[in-house]
Amino acid sequence: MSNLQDWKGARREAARAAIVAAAWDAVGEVGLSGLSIRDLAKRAGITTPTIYAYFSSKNDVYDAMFLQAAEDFERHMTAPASDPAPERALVEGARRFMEFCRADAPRYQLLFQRTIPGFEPSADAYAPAVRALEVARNLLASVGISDARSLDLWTALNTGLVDQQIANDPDGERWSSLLEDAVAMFLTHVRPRRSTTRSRNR
Amino acid sequence: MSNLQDWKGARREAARAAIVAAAWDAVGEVGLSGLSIRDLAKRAGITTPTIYAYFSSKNDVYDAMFLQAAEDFERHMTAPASDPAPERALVEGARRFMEFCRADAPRYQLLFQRTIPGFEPSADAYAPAVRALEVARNLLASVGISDARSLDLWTALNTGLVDQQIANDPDGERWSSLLEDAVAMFLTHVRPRRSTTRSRNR
DNA sequence: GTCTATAGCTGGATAGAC
DNA sequence: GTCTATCCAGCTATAGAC
Repeated sequence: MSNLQDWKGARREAARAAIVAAAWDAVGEVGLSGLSIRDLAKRAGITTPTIYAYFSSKNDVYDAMFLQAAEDFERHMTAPASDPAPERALVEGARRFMEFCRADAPRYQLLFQRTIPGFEPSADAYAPAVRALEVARNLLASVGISDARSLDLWTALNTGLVDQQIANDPDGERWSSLLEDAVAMFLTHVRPRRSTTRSRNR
Repeated sequence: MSNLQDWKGARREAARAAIVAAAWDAVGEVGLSGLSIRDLAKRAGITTPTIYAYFSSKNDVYDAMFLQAAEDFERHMTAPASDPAPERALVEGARRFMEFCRADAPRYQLLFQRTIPGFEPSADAYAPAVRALEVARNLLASVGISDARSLDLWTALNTGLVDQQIANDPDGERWSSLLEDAVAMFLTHVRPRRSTTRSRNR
């Protein structure tokens, strides 16, 4: 019996995933806030009421998109670093963030800019994004930075570079090429000096 | 005759301004992309067709809002600095940018985030914003920074702080309190060392 | 210029047959 | 679960009287 329920649940999840995939197609063309249920149904090859068999509302569709985006984000950011040296891993983390955001502008808008009136992601959908921020915290800790202000400065620096890149030079490298330089600037500023006494920052 | 035309033109501009003012009221409540001509007319105390006596389309209303916002931005950023010391003026410029953006979230969204599908500001509306960027360029030049990469890093740092502040702590000071620190970080990193020979950077 | 009235459409969401 | 058919609200924009 459990098998049957699993099977039905999997079918349902597959159908939901197909609709969400069509939704990403749609927002890629008409913009994030231009998503409409009718158009979505057409793209998914079904009819309007069928959408409501899988989602309770349009915002529920947005929420499923948010969840998927947040899971992708977590996966993207938690992949093992290619270089074990902490400083290089930090640069790689910043670059990964840039690349993830640039790869899909509507996804970036949904995840990081709050721009759809009336939509707030559910706690479940939000959770993976929170876990991904933990990655940044750990990366910074590995280079000796653990205070909250420095973490905030780090996120500001990263989102600023991404924001300018996407808004003003979506197909170039004008800001992404500054990334290495920006990380160096950040590290020089916030990293505790190599202390003479071993007990510092303990 | 010219007097009559001026008078009529002024009347027309006043009527347009009143509609734009009502539009700012509206977007403050329903969100930038939630603006509707009907609601706007109601708020302005007129009827729908009258809107079209002053604006050719909904995007034309957005364009007038953009122009006004860009003019306000230019005024806000070009006001004389309270402290003539270049470093202090730079910090003040950054703080002005933060305060201007925080003061009105929909205005920030319209001016700096491109989030309304199908709307692009006209060149006329955009011009004041470009002139305001010149202020940043001049401020940086006054502390000896004139390369394009540093200017880009400066804008990224500023927008990043603002973005995080608005998105994640709209009523607090979590990122705006980092501003002074961030400027110090930036200056240490990009400012040419005080050279022993006077001819450097000449 | 401003109104009433409405065209013409598209939106989210649902009823009920199958 | 999926469909046809549809409700009803909202939208942008316009026609035409005054």
